[in-house]
Amino acid sequence: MKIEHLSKMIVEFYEKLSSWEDSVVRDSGLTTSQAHTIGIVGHEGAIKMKDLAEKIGVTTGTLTVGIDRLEKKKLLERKPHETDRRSFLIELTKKGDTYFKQHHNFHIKMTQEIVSDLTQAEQTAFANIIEKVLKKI
Amino acid sequence: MKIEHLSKMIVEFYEKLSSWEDSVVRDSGLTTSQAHTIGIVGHEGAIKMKDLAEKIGVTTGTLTVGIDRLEKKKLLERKPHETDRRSFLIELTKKGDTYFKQHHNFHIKMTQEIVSDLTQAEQTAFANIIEKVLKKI
DNA sequence: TTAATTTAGTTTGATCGCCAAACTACTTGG
DNA sequence: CCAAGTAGTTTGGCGATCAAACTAAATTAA
Repeated sequence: MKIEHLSKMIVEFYEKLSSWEDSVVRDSGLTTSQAHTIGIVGHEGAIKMKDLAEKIGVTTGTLTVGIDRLEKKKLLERKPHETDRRSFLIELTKKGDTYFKQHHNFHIKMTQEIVSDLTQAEQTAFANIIEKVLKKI
Repeated sequence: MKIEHLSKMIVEFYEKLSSWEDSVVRDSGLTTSQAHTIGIVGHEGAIKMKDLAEKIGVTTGTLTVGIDRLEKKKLLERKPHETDRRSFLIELTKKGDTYFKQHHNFHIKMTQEIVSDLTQAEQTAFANIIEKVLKKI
């Protein structure tokens, strides 16, 4: 197995997914950053600003303005933290949850598209290999 | 094969690559957008603004300012087009080419890391499956 | 050939994403 | 109770991006 070839495949695959995701997100009226935030909150459920910023990989300053915008769009909201008055819990609104579910559906559709030419055996092998890779990295 | 599971694997794999690439690029002192531009010019060789903008997926207006910045950093340069005086060819400088080669090396290293726990047979299967997928999408 | 149209690239004004650093309000540990 | 630490906000600055208006050059049509 030539590593160069495998590298090329992975990079091309990555770039294809990237432009796919980008165009779908843009069409939905959000930025990729906003969709990413919705995605994390959707997966995690109620989450503190601090933890969310860490998950996304931005500073809390950056997150503050990002959450401001998403709140203005009624996609999520700040809820006061029960025991720590400095803190907020970020939660999806109904609208945000709908967006999240739609985007999840898109991923399923995309996956179906991706594997549609693979045999059942290849699909299983693909999943198993990626799973193994993910454990490593 | 449950498509949900495969979708989850692909998404997680994508996100892992994404944050990996991002952190490496940031450490190098460029933005991801700049690194992407360098990558394309490195692969394509001399290329017109118009075509480059299309490849990247931005407007020519966006590209103009992006190329201004990369030119200021001495990573690439505008060369006059031989036959069309409206047009420019964008080319990497020596410094830009060095960056490009380093980044290519990073991809190789990353790939080695990714597949390091896979058997030879799995590595080959992985490459073949992605190749098949890429032909489809 | 001249005039009209199209094309390549630039400029401008606006919004968003991002960081670092200063700041406010609250919590915690001594 | 007070000093130190923590959660989140604000601000100033830069980069990415778009749409739309603009310039200069090439192409097409008359």
